[in-house]
Amino acid sequence: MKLPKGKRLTKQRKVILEALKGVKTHPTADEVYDMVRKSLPKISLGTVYRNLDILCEMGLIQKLDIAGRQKRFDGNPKPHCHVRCIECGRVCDVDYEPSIELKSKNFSGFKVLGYSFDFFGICPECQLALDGDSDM
Amino acid sequence: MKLPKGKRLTKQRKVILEALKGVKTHPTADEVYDMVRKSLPKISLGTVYRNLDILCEMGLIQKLDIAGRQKRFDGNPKPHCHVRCIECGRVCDVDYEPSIELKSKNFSGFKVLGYSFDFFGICPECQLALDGDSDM
DNA sequence: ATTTCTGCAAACGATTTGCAAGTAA
DNA sequence: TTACTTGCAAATCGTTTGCAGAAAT
Repeated sequence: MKLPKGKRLTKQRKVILEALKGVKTHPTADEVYDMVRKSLPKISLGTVYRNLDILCEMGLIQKLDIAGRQKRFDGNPKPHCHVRCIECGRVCDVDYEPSIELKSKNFSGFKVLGYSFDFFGICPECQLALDGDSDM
Repeated sequence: MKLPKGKRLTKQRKVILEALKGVKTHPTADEVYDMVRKSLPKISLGTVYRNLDILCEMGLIQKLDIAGRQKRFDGNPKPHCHVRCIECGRVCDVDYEPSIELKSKNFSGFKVLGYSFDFFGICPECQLALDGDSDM
């Protein structure tokens, strides 16, 4: 792994990156904290936040700009679409590639750098839970 | 204006709605607070937050699920695309209608209810400011 | 009259930060 | 050996909430 100048490869940083790469979910910072505490019980939540930001700057992971109070992190830094459960907040990858035709659109003078296209709905688990509720 | 049962039309609620309808920007709660304090100097920020949520429930406005620390509010409740400036956070409407073909896509078992499609980039003002910086 | 609503202030949850001690390079 | 990092705790930021008085129905 090549590091930017002045950045060090600490045990904490390595464990956080491996935890995120080893999972297909899109955990929040405190979920990452719980994951890495198994191997680094003394790590602090502040360190997790700091390293998640640094790994984003390094382009190894991404912070998702998706609804919900807590930010979520994705071990895959390549832009792609997600679905978010409006009940539990769970985020999953989606096999969908939007076809964007930007010609002759009014962008109010903005220099457009990219886009985010995300779906929302109810995840399988919450569908079951909601169905169960309506039976009672 | 028809109100849901148990909801009252207070002066504060009316002024907040008119402020948001009368503007093409997408202000944050505290920007709305500043706007309405001109006519209601004693209004509290808590009241602004409460009424913005209620106006959302009533379907008269919408809360934008767009990046940035603060939520933004839109006097137009109809779903539509936005551009967001990554420098200053400003949000503008975009004349763009995505063509979504959802057939045979993998949504991980989610019941999909909708989507949000937003662009990001640099607004005209921040382009000028950044150009100015690079000249110095 | 009865409920909803308001202003105020305190509480809250997520994230950031200052600092002294620890550690990678 | 020196600059970056850590753990800890306090601070900050945006938003929510409890409550007693005020206002809409």
